[in-house]
Amino acid sequence: MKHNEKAPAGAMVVKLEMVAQAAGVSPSTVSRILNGTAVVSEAKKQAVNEAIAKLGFVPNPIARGLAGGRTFSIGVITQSIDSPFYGGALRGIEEALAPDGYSPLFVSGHWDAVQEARCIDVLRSRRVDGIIVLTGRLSDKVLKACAKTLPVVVTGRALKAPGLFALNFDNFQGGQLATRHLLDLGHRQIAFIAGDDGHPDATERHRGYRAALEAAGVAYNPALVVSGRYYEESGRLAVERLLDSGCRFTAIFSANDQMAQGAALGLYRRALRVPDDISIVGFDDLAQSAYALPPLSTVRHPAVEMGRLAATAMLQLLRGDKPVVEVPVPQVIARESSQRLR
Amino acid sequence: MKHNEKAPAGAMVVKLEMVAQAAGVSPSTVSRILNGTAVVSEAKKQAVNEAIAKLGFVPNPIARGLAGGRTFSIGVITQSIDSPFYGGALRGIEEALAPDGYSPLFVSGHWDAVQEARCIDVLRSRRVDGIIVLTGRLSDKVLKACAKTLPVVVTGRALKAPGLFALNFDNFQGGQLATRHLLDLGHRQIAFIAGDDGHPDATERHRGYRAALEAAGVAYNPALVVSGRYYEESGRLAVERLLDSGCRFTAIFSANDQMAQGAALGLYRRALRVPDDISIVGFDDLAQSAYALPPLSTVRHPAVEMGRLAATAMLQLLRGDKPVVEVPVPQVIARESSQRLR
DNA sequence: TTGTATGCGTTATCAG
DNA sequence: CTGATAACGCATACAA
Repeated sequence: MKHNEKAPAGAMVVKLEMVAQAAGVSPSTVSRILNGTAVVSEAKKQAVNEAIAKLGFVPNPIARGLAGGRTFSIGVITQSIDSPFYGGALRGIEEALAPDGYSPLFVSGHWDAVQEARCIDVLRSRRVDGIIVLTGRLSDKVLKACAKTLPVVVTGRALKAPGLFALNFDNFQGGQLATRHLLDLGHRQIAFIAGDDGHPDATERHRGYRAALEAAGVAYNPALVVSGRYYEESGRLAVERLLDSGCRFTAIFSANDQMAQGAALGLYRRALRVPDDISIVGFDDLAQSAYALPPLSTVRHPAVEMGRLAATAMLQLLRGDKPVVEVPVPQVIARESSQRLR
Repeated sequence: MKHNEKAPAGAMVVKLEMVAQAAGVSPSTVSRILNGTAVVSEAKKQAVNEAIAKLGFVPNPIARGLAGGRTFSIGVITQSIDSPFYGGALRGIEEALAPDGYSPLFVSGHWDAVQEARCIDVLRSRRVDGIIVLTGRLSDKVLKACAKTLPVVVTGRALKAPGLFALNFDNFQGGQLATRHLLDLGHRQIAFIAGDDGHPDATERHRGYRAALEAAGVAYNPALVVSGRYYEESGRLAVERLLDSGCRFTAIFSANDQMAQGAALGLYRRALRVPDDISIVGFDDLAQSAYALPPLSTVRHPAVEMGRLAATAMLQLLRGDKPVVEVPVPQVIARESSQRLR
């Protein structure tokens, strides 16, 4: 059965014009009331609102988009729609956008600048009112160019440009805190599983690790640094390389929780116990990390909150305001995967 | 800075009309070629395609939606945009829709029939061409009514109606398989952490558990069945209740991986070891479950694949075809959280 | 303050 | 096979 027929008469869609007729005013007046575009007499406003309620009128965003150039939808470029970390951010965005009548349009860039650029095209063709970019690999240049046409909010980098707002989490400090936590527990030989160098946040966490080490008078040892790709498996592989290298270490700081979990499995495979033999600290504080065995010590990176803030900033940009948001600061959550060196 | 100005001249958007002019044909002809609505001479087709390529023309879905009544977007009602299980399904949907030029529009129902109904309104007002409902709490009646206006694909239930296609995973068999796996390992006292009774899939898994037990001549013991709400924490709580009840059991079958992970933590807190003291089998095979400690035995429920199938079915419905899809069968993935009873 | 007329970018319906 | 022309549902100059 095809679905190309118009809706059945019973489910007839009410249009603005019908509201106007029912209220005894012109369509433009109805439109004005809907958008608050101009002052309308209280009497007509009432009549129109009643008509809207009675007829159950819902403005057609499609027509609205064509006519007014606004679609009340915000494009969101995430990297993978099923990422445990970014998933939280998507939820935050969804929550913050809803009260204002905006809908998010999620597209996945898969950590690939080319695909991300294609995402921008898709979003642009769908006439979104703004774009939120969750980290990713797009160059600052592309982002700035994009911001010339549409308001843009981007996370995971520091950047300043007209029409663009960057929401940056302090990954450097986060890296420092995690490392210092291990240092405070008496560890001196701390390995680091780095994220992909393509990520600015990954390099920042790395910098933080190094800075904390040096501040404590511990030499930075490149042999203790291996890089992964932010997935569990790469954490497992990293640990194997570390172990095979013969370098001694008593603790691991992993640039994200997923790799930390993979690292834990790698250790388990070599009959090494966490935290008795090796302490581990992750980064992100995924929901699942509290249920890891042992529960994972980590740096809290509030994804939902970040998403909410990004959306709020976008709403402010749309209103023509300069966004003012307070980015949460990193905080270490000490659970059971890290313990004092014995 | 506001963004209401038209795009700068440089980034001028090419419209269908311009393509027509460049190719020396009428707009209708271009439209026909784009949509394959009618037969067009090969010569003009070439000219038009060249013009499209040269100008980099991209049809405007908004205008398309207004004029043709189709928006090339498919509404997807998921329960929580950051669910580890449904996330995979979203990815599958995204992947399967893309080649045909459709975009998914994700909205979250939060396991609440009222919110889900509101989602339908939002999607309808955005004029989606069809709706995919991932399980949820909507009544069959509402779904059927919805299918009268729009093609609907729903997962997690068996249902037949015109314009509607139900994609049901065999949860009953899955429950059976998991239980039989434990039975085969010699376990006889098998506890079951059930999912919320509101979920049809949860009750099916429960039925499967019971059927497998009885088929093996093991009496179904209600005292060994506790229910959770599909989240980690409820799994932990369930295990505590089980332990506190004093009932003996040597294995646990959890209705999903998330609760299994919570249960594992609960056991850990009581100094019980998995699998040495208690075996655990989950359900879903989340990506993270392969990295749990110990790696979790579970029933594979291929989320990505299910999403892909749902989207494919939707595409077929849209084409006017009767969907034919082969739903994957459950399969137990034996890892290390389950072992032979000693 | 309000109504009229026009346009947004396509598709669909007509003639030809 | 192809080209005019009229919708699609709403917002917005412009006029009143």
